[in-house]
Amino acid sequence: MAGIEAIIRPMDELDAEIVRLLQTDARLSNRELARRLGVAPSTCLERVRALARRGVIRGYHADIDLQALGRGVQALVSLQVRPLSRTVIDRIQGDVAGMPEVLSVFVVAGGDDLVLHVAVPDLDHLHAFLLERLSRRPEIGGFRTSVIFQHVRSTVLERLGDPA
Amino acid sequence: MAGIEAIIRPMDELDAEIVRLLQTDARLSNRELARRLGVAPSTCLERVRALARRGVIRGYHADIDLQALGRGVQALVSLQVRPLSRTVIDRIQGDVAGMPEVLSVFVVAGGDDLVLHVAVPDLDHLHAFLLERLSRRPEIGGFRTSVIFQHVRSTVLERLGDPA
DNA sequence: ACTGAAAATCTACGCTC
DNA sequence: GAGCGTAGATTTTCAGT
Repeated sequence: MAGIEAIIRPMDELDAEIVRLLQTDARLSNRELARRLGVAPSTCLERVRALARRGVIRGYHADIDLQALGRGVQALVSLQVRPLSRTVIDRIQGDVAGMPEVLSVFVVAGGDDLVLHVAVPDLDHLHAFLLERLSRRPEIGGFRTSVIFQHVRSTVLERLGDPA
Repeated sequence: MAGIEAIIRPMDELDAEIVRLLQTDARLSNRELARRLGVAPSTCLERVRALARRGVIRGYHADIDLQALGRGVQALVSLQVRPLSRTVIDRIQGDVAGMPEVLSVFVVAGGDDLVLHVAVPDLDHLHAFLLERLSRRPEIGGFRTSVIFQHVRSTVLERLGDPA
Protein backbone atom coordinates (compact mmCIF):
# COMPACT_ATOMS: atom_id res chain seq x y z
CA MET A 1 0.00 0.00 0.00
CA ALA A 2 1.65 3.11 -1.20
CA GLY A 3 -0.58 6.11 -0.65
CA ILE A 4 -3.98 6.83 -2.09
CA GLU A 5 -2.63 9.43 -4.49
CA ALA A 6 -0.93 6.73 -6.49
CA ILE A 7 -4.35 5.22 -7.10
CA ILE A 8 -6.17 8.42 -8.00
CA ARG A 9 -3.50 9.43 -10.43
CA PRO A 10 -0.14 7.77 -10.91
CA MET A 11 2.87 10.07 -11.12
CA ASP A 12 4.65 9.59 -14.40
CA GLU A 13 8.29 10.36 -15.15
CA LEU A 14 7.53 13.98 -16.04
CA ASP A 15 5.77 14.60 -12.73
CA ALA A 16 8.62 12.95 -10.86
CA GLU A 17 11.15 15.22 -12.55
CA ILE A 18 9.10 18.32 -11.78
CA VAL A 19 8.89 17.29 -8.15
CA ARG A 20 12.62 16.68 -8.09
CA LEU A 21 13.52 20.03 -9.60
CA LEU A 22 11.11 22.05 -7.48
CA GLN A 23 12.43 20.44 -4.32
CA THR A 24 15.87 21.70 -5.27
CA ASP A 25 14.73 25.15 -6.33
CA ALA A 26 11.14 26.19 -5.87
CA ARG A 27 11.77 29.49 -7.61
CA LEU A 28 12.69 28.00 -10.96
CA SER A 29 10.68 29.85 -13.57
CA ASN A 30 8.08 27.81 -15.36
CA ARG A 31 9.94 28.54 -18.55
CA GLU A 32 13.21 27.16 -17.25
CA LEU A 33 11.44 24.15 -15.76
CA ALA A 34 9.85 23.43 -19.13
CA ARG A 35 13.18 23.80 -20.89
CA ARG A 36 14.86 21.26 -18.60
CA LEU A 37 12.01 18.81 -19.05
CA GLY A 38 11.93 19.26 -22.79
CA VAL A 39 8.26 20.23 -22.91
CA ALA A 40 6.34 23.40 -23.73
CA PRO A 41 5.86 25.96 -20.92
CA SER A 42 2.09 25.61 -21.14
CA THR A 43 2.34 21.86 -20.66
CA CYS A 44 4.67 22.30 -17.74
CA LEU A 45 2.44 24.88 -16.11
CA GLU A 46 -0.55 22.57 -16.26
CA ARG A 47 1.47 19.72 -14.74
CA VAL A 48 2.67 21.83 -11.86
CA ARG A 49 -0.84 23.04 -11.17
CA ALA A 50 -2.19 19.52 -11.27
CA LEU A 51 0.45 18.40 -8.77
CA ALA A 52 -0.57 21.19 -6.42
CA ARG A 53 -4.27 20.41 -6.91
CA ARG A 54 -3.72 16.74 -6.12
CA GLY A 55 -1.80 17.68 -2.98
CA VAL A 56 1.49 16.19 -4.16
CA ILE A 57 3.07 19.63 -3.91
CA ARG A 58 1.98 20.94 -0.52
CA GLY A 59 3.63 24.34 -0.72
CA TYR A 60 6.77 26.30 -1.40
CA HIS A 61 8.93 27.50 1.46
CA ALA A 62 12.05 29.57 1.88
CA ASP A 63 14.67 27.80 3.97
CA ILE A 64 16.00 30.24 6.56
CA ASP A 65 19.32 30.01 8.38
CA LEU A 66 18.61 29.45 12.07
CA GLN A 67 21.74 31.35 13.11
CA ALA A 68 20.41 34.40 11.32
CA LEU A 69 17.24 34.13 13.37
CA GLY A 70 19.31 34.09 16.52
CA ARG A 71 18.51 30.45 17.12
CA GLY A 72 21.83 28.68 16.82
CA VAL A 73 21.18 26.13 19.55
CA GLN A 74 19.01 23.16 18.65
CA ALA A 75 17.87 20.14 20.62
CA LEU A 76 15.65 17.10 20.48
CA VAL A 77 13.41 16.68 23.52
CA SER A 78 11.77 13.29 24.04
CA LEU A 79 8.93 13.18 26.50
CA GLN A 80 6.31 10.96 28.05
CA VAL A 81 2.71 11.99 28.34
CA ARG A 82 0.32 10.82 31.03
CA PRO A 83 -2.31 9.75 31.10
CA LEU A 84 -1.63 8.57 27.56
CA SER A 85 -4.94 9.31 25.85
CA ARG A 86 -5.84 10.75 22.52
CA THR A 87 -7.24 13.84 24.17
CA VAL A 88 -4.17 14.59 26.22
CA ILE A 89 -1.78 13.87 23.37
CA ASP A 90 -3.73 16.12 21.03
CA ARG A 91 -3.85 18.97 23.52
CA ILE A 92 -0.17 18.85 24.38
CA GLN A 93 0.78 18.46 20.78
CA GLY A 94 -1.24 21.50 19.82
CA ASP A 95 0.21 23.52 22.67
CA VAL A 96 3.85 22.72 22.03
CA ALA A 97 3.46 23.15 18.28
CA GLY A 98 2.41 26.70 19.02
CA MET A 99 5.47 27.54 21.12
CA PRO A 100 7.93 29.71 19.19
CA GLU A 101 10.91 27.59 20.25
CA VAL A 102 9.47 24.48 18.59
CA LEU A 103 10.35 23.65 14.99
CA SER A 104 8.48 20.40 14.82
CA VAL A 105 6.62 17.86 16.88
CA PHE A 106 6.66 14.10 16.37
CA VAL A 107 4.03 11.91 17.96
CA VAL A 108 5.72 8.56 18.29
CA ALA A 109 5.30 4.97 19.44
CA GLY A 110 7.69 3.37 21.88
CA GLY A 111 9.29 4.50 25.08
CA ASP A 112 8.53 8.12 24.37
CA ASP A 113 5.27 9.66 23.28
CA LEU A 114 6.41 12.97 21.83
CA VAL A 115 9.67 14.23 20.38
CA LEU A 116 10.20 17.96 19.94
CA HIS A 117 12.75 19.58 17.70
CA VAL A 118 13.51 22.98 19.19
CA ALA A 119 15.77 25.90 18.22
CA VAL A 120 16.67 28.62 20.71
CA PRO A 121 19.21 31.45 21.06
CA ASP A 122 21.44 29.74 23.60
CA LEU A 123 21.68 27.11 26.30
CA ASP A 124 20.18 29.43 28.88
CA HIS A 125 17.11 29.81 26.77
CA LEU A 126 16.96 26.04 26.30
CA HIS A 127 17.14 25.53 30.02
CA ALA A 128 14.44 28.08 30.63
CA PHE A 129 12.24 26.50 27.98
CA LEU A 130 12.53 23.08 29.57
CA LEU A 131 11.88 24.30 33.07
CA GLU A 132 9.22 26.88 32.44
CA ARG A 133 7.34 25.56 29.45
CA LEU A 134 7.59 21.81 29.88
CA SER A 135 8.36 20.84 33.47
CA ARG A 136 5.39 22.73 34.78
CA ARG A 137 2.83 20.77 32.84
CA PRO A 138 1.37 17.96 34.93
CA GLU A 139 0.57 15.85 31.85
CA ILE A 140 4.25 15.64 30.98
CA GLY A 141 5.73 12.75 32.89
CA GLY A 142 9.37 13.26 32.18
CA PHE A 143 11.69 14.19 29.38
CA ARG A 144 15.17 13.74 28.03
CA THR A 145 17.04 16.41 26.10
CA SER A 146 19.70 15.90 23.44
CA VAL A 147 21.56 18.93 22.20
CA ILE A 148 22.10 18.81 18.43
CA PHE A 149 25.66 19.28 17.18
CA GLN A 150 24.81 18.99 13.55
CA HIS A 151 21.74 18.55 11.40
CA VAL A 152 21.77 17.46 7.76
CA ARG A 153 18.62 17.30 5.66
CA SER A 154 18.50 15.46 2.39
CA THR A 155 17.79 17.92 -0.35
CA VAL A 156 15.65 15.83 -2.69
CA LEU A 157 13.20 13.13 -1.73
CA GLU A 158 12.55 10.47 -4.31
CA ARG A 159 9.75 7.99 -4.65
CA LEU A 160 10.58 4.75 -2.86
CA GLY A 161 9.56 1.15 -3.15
CA ASP A 162 7.18 -0.56 -5.56
CA PRO A 163 7.80 1.26 -8.85
CA ALA A 164 4.36 0.90 -10.47
CA MET B 1 25.46 35.51 21.50
CA ALA B 2 22.99 35.38 18.70
CA GLY B 3 24.69 34.41 15.44
CA ILE B 4 27.38 36.22 13.55
CA GLU B 5 25.00 37.41 10.84
CA ALA B 6 23.41 39.76 13.31
CA ILE B 7 26.78 41.46 13.65
CA ILE B 8 27.65 41.65 9.96
CA ARG B 9 24.29 43.13 9.11
CA PRO B 10 21.35 43.36 11.46
CA MET B 11 17.99 42.30 10.07
CA ASP B 12 15.52 45.14 10.23
CA GLU B 13 11.75 44.90 10.30
CA LEU B 14 11.51 44.82 6.51
CA ASP B 15 13.92 41.90 6.26
CA ALA B 16 12.05 40.08 8.99
CA GLU B 17 8.77 40.49 7.17
CA ILE B 18 10.27 39.27 3.88
CA VAL B 19 11.64 36.23 5.64
CA ARG B 20 8.26 35.62 7.24
CA LEU B 21 6.32 35.86 3.99
CA LEU B 22 8.74 33.77 1.95
CA GLN B 23 8.65 31.02 4.54
CA THR B 24 4.91 30.84 4.06
CA ASP B 25 4.98 31.06 0.29
CA ALA B 26 8.27 31.05 -1.54
CA ARG B 27 6.54 31.60 -4.86
CA LEU B 28 5.12 34.99 -4.01
CA SER B 29 5.97 37.29 -6.87
CA ASN B 30 8.38 40.06 -6.04
CA ARG B 31 5.66 42.47 -6.99
CA GLU B 32 3.16 41.02 -4.53
CA LEU B 33 5.82 40.86 -1.84
CA ALA B 34 6.59 44.55 -2.37
CA ARG B 35 2.91 45.42 -2.26
CA ARG B 36 2.44 43.71 1.10
CA LEU B 37 5.52 45.40 2.51
CA GLY B 38 4.53 48.78 1.17
CA VAL B 39 7.77 49.33 -0.75
CA ALA B 40 8.71 49.54 -4.41
CA PRO B 41 9.37 46.25 -6.23
CA SER B 42 12.96 47.24 -6.96
CA THR B 43 13.62 47.85 -3.28
CA CYS B 44 12.07 44.56 -2.36
CA LEU B 45 14.06 42.69 -5.00
CA GLU B 46 17.32 44.08 -3.70
CA ARG B 47 16.41 43.12 -0.13
CA VAL B 48 15.59 39.57 -1.12
CA ARG B 49 18.83 39.25 -3.05
CA ALA B 50 20.81 40.64 -0.15
CA LEU B 51 19.21 38.13 2.21
CA ALA B 52 20.20 35.31 -0.12
CA ARG B 53 23.72 36.71 -0.50
CA ARG B 54 24.14 36.93 3.25
CA GLY B 55 22.97 33.35 3.63
CA VAL B 56 19.88 34.25 5.62
CA ILE B 57 17.74 32.71 2.91
CA ARG B 58 19.39 29.38 2.18
CA GLY B 59 17.11 28.27 -0.62
CA TYR B 60 13.56 27.71 -1.78
CA HIS B 61 12.04 24.27 -1.68
CA ALA B 62 8.79 22.63 -2.71
CA ASP B 63 7.24 20.67 0.14
CA ILE B 64 6.19 17.28 -1.20
CA ASP B 65 3.60 14.97 0.32
CA LEU B 66 5.37 11.84 1.54
CA GLN B 67 2.32 9.68 0.84
CA ALA B 68 2.48 10.72 -2.78
CA LEU B 69 6.07 9.54 -2.88
CA GLY B 70 4.96 6.17 -1.55
CA ARG B 71 6.60 6.82 1.78
CA GLY B 72 3.75 6.94 4.23
CA VAL B 73 5.63 5.28 7.09
CA GLN B 74 8.02 7.43 9.10
CA ALA B 75 10.25 6.67 12.06
CA LEU B 76 12.91 8.13 14.29
CA VAL B 77 15.92 5.89 14.78
CA SER B 78 18.28 6.71 17.64
CA LEU B 79 21.64 5.02 17.56
CA GLN B 80 24.97 4.74 19.29
CA VAL B 81 28.24 4.91 17.43
CA ARG B 82 31.44 3.22 18.53
CA PRO B 83 34.17 3.98 18.82
CA LEU B 84 32.83 7.50 19.29
CA SER B 85 35.33 9.55 17.31
CA ARG B 86 35.00 12.45 14.95
CA THR B 87 36.13 10.28 12.06
CA VAL B 88 33.63 7.52 12.67
CA ILE B 89 30.76 9.92 13.32
CA ASP B 90 31.52 11.84 10.15
CA ARG B 91 31.71 8.72 8.02
CA ILE B 92 28.51 7.21 9.34
CA GLN B 93 26.73 10.49 9.11
CA GLY B 94 27.76 10.90 5.49
CA ASP B 95 26.73 7.36 4.65
CA VAL B 96 23.31 7.46 6.24
CA ALA B 97 22.58 10.92 4.86
CA GLY B 98 23.05 9.41 1.43
CA MET B 99 20.56 6.59 1.96
CA PRO B 100 17.29 7.26 0.13
CA GLU B 101 15.18 6.28 3.15
CA VAL B 102 16.72 9.03 5.29
CA LEU B 103 15.09 12.46 5.46
CA SER B 104 17.46 13.92 7.97
CA VAL B 105 20.30 13.12 10.32
CA PHE B 106 20.88 14.67 13.73
CA VAL B 107 24.24 14.37 15.44
CA VAL B 108 23.40 14.69 19.11
CA ALA B 109 24.83 14.75 22.61
CA GLY B 110 23.57 12.46 25.31
CA GLY B 111 22.67 8.81 25.45
CA ASP B 112 22.46 8.57 21.68
CA ASP B 113 24.95 9.80 19.11
CA LEU B 114 22.81 9.96 15.99
CA VAL B 115 19.10 10.29 15.35
CA LEU B 116 17.73 9.51 11.90
CA HIS B 117 14.39 10.61 10.54
CA VAL B 118 13.39 8.08 7.91
CA ALA B 119 10.41 7.68 5.56
CA VAL B 120 9.67 4.39 3.84
CA PRO B 121 6.82 2.73 1.94
CA ASP B 122 5.74 0.39 4.73
CA LEU B 123 6.76 -1.42 7.88
CA ASP B 124 8.38 -4.22 5.91
CA HIS B 125 10.64 -1.71 4.25
CA LEU B 126 11.42 -0.16 7.62
CA HIS B 127 12.35 -3.52 9.02
CA ALA B 128 14.54 -4.29 6.04
CA PHE B 129 16.22 -0.90 6.32
CA LEU B 130 17.07 -1.46 9.97
CA LEU B 131 18.37 -4.96 9.47
CA GLU B 132 20.18 -4.57 6.18
CA ARG B 133 21.41 -1.01 6.23
CA LEU B 134 22.06 -0.37 9.91
CA SER B 135 22.49 -3.62 11.87
CA ARG B 136 25.26 -4.79 9.60
CA ARG B 137 27.55 -1.89 10.31
CA PRO B 138 30.03 -2.72 13.03
CA GLU B 139 30.42 0.94 14.06
CA ILE B 140 26.76 1.06 15.03
CA GLY B 141 26.45 -0.19 18.57
CA GLY B 142 22.73 -0.41 18.91
CA PHE B 143 19.60 1.47 18.01
CA ARG B 144 16.07 2.16 19.05
CA THR B 145 13.25 2.80 16.60
CA SER B 146 10.14 4.89 17.17
CA VAL B 147 7.44 4.80 14.55
CA ILE B 148 5.95 8.25 13.93
CA PHE B 149 2.17 8.57 14.16
CA GLN B 150 2.07 12.22 13.37
CA HIS B 151 4.46 14.99 12.44
CA VAL B 152 3.67 18.70 12.63
CA ARG B 153 6.10 21.35 11.44
CA SER B 154 5.71 24.95 12.38
CA THR B 155 5.15 26.96 9.25
CA VAL B 156 6.97 30.17 10.08
CA LEU B 157 10.09 30.56 12.19
CA GLU B 158 10.55 33.87 13.90
CA ARG B 159 13.59 35.48 15.39
CA LEU B 160 13.96 34.59 19.07
CA GLY B 161 15.57 36.12 22.10
CA ASP B 162 17.50 39.35 22.52
CA PRO B 163 15.71 41.73 20.16
CA ALA B 164 18.55 44.09 19.14
C1' DA C 1 14.74 53.83 -1.99
C1' DC C 2 11.87 55.18 -6.04
C1' DT C 3 10.55 55.78 -11.18
C1' DG C 4 10.22 54.25 -15.69
C1' DA C 5 11.02 51.52 -19.65
C1' DA C 6 12.93 47.44 -21.96
C1' DA C 7 13.37 42.45 -21.64
C1' DA C 8 11.65 38.30 -19.96
C1' DT C 9 8.06 35.60 -18.23
C1' DC C 10 3.42 34.08 -17.25
C1' DT C 11 -0.74 32.12 -18.62
C1' DA C 12 -5.30 31.73 -21.12
C1' DC C 13 -7.04 29.80 -25.15
C1' DG C 14 -7.67 27.72 -29.50
C1' DC C 15 -5.41 24.10 -32.16
C1' DT C 16 -3.44 19.41 -33.27
C1' DC C 17 -2.54 14.77 -32.45
C1' DG D 1 -7.24 13.95 -23.05
C1' DA D 2 -2.61 15.62 -23.24
C1' DG D 3 0.52 18.58 -25.22
C1' DC D 4 1.66 22.72 -28.11
C1' DG D 5 2.17 27.69 -29.89
C1' DT D 6 0.82 32.21 -29.82
C1' DA D 7 -0.39 36.63 -28.08
C1' DG D 8 -1.81 39.82 -24.51
C1' DA D 9 -1.11 40.80 -19.66
C1' DT D 10 2.16 40.78 -15.97
C1' DT D 11 6.50 40.71 -13.91
C1' DT D 12 11.35 41.18 -13.58
C1' DT D 13 15.24 43.87 -13.86
C1' DC D 14 18.32 47.69 -14.23
C1' DA D 15 19.29 52.43 -15.51
C1' DG D 16 19.18 56.91 -13.72
C1' DT D 17 17.62 60.03 -9.98
